[in-house]
Amino acid sequence: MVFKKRLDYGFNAFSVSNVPRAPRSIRKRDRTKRVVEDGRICAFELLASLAGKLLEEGESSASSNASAGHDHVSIGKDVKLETRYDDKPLKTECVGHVSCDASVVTSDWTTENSDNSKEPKHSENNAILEPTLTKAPPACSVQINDDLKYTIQKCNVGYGSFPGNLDGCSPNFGELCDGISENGVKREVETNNYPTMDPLEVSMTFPAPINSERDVKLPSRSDSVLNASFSRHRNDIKLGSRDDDEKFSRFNKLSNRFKVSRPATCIEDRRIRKLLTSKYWKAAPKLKDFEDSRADGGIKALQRKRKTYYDKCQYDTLYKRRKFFDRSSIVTSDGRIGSENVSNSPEKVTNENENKCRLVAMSHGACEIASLLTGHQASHKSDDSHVKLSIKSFRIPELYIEVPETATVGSLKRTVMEAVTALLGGRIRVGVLLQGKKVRDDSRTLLQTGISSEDNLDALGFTLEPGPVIVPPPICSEEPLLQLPCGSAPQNLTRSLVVTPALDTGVPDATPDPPLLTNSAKSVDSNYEHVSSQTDMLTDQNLSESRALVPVPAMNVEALAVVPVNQKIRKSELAQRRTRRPFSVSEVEALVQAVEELGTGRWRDVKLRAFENADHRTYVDLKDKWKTLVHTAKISAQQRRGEPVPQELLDRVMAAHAYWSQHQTKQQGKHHPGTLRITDSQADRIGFAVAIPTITM
DNA sequence: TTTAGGG
DNA sequence: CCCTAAA
Repeated sequence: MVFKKRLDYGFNAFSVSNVPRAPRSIRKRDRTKRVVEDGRICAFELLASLAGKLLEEGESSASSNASAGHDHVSIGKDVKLETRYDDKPLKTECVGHVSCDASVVTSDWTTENSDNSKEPKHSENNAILEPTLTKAPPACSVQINDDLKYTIQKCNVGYGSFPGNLDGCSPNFGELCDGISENGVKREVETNNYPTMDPLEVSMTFPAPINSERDVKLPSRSDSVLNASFSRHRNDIKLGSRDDDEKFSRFNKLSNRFKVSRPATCIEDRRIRKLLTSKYWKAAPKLKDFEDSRADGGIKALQRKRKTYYDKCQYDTLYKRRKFFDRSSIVTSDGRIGSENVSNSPEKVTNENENKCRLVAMSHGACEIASLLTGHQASHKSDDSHVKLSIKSFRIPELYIEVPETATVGSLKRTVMEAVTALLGGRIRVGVLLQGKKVRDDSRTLLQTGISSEDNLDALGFTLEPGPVIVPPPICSEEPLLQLPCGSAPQNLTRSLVVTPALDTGVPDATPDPPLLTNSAKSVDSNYEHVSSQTDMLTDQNLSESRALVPVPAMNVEALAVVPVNQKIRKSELAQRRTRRPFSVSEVEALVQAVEELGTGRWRDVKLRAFENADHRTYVDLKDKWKTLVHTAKISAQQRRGEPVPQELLDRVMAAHAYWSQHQTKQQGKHHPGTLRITDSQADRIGFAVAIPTITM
């Protein structure tokens, strides 16, 4: 009786917030549009500035400024790329940077699916196509027409002050190679390049000897927009220390206010997520690749939304990665001329260069490249029936690079790097050479082929050659900064190298065995199951550990070596869980306070009121936290985990919960916020707290 | 975009 | 925390 009375009193005392809920309509909207416009405007501005810069630089050599950007520019102008595949020369020559870029950049390219006979089911899912080789140049032109505009934008955005280049990515390379810079500007550049990648791949044509292909349709609009906005956003971002989420958040707030990129990204993200989780997955494994690539954007969006410091980093990494694989003006010729020396290029690629590349790759988490390029070739047979191989180096396709005589060595290196990157980032397959002969029969066992023989192992070689599958740009793993260089490698490897069996028909008799790109001594014929599981493990590990800021244990080489063709690999990648951030007591206090005032149905307002500066706490988070608090308050202290929440707060939680669950949270708007104070420590044992209003206005 | 809930 | 159906 008494209690009840008091309770009632208390409840009544809860005041409904006097803060009227703002009409959602005016809360936050028009961001999306604004964003888009922003991006465009920005792009144009950049373009304009670029043009101006170009003019200025017209006469003076770009030498004075050693910035990669400049170098890049110069190279871009003169680089001629030529691609040849065996007897079929395919070649692309960029005459006009802009135009060329356009062709390359287009992300919208749509190719009609021509022959995907191998995988009928795909046809059903035409909506999402996987990027594949473009058989004919025509596609390019089409795209160009359609997307020239976009391309330009991208160029602007991406390159900022860099005058149009054939390959938008080059600039980055320089930086990458130098390896160190982490500053926002560089990152920005790198990231920006990402969009061009797909197109490039498309434009780069490897007369794929192979069969099944999928045509891809890449939605580019969103990409471009996304990209643009993103890059723009990036301008405002500075990298901070990982732990400074809060600071970071605040910092970002400024830019966030404008929500430049959020809309697009959010949408994208959502869309992607949906795709990812949708049945398409299962229906069309292939799609995954595609989706993954798309996911990049989505993830970005996602992260952006989260606005956490390192989320941004992730973005950066993502873009970087893309950049990495972005190619542009470089063409590779058939596949396999010693990589050690790029014979046709003006200069040889030196070991130094390789090392540099490796460093770069490592620093950016693109270990795969390094792996591919380095390593020994030594191999030996193990005691058991497994053949263990240690690959020291891969031969890579011939690269034909043309650079002006005035180009600097550094620019040359970058160019080469790009070429290599493009190659690696593109569709490549691994070829096996035994005693100089290419082993084409994938169905043969190592034993049958003689690879198991010690004698032959010495004569065993691997090559990288243009493969039939277009590789979606790898999504970079999160927390690049903290992550160990190789942390993301697994993902990349899997992503970039994933080849579905069906597609993996580059070799005459394709077999279930997917081509493996390995940098390790892993036995060549690993079985699928193993592969997939490994991959999954790796992926997960990567995700979780990196998130936790725990250095990803160097994946053992073996693990990395495996290139799974599995489909379930990605799930984890898509939804990168946010790092767990337990609510502190003070946060709980703030939450309780806000809920007491606002009720339990206005989480957005709660967020605004008590966590506006905590970008990592979304209203959904707050709602969830409240849910758990209520639960926590109901269970015994012994059952509670984590940082103990003061009983006083739990009492308030219970009181507020009881009050608001009894009152429609909805009837807000009239009351004043009051301060509730739980004074009764006896009551809580009984299961409810007594709330005594101390202040009622 | 928010809210409300289930997982 | 994530994911989503609803609103």
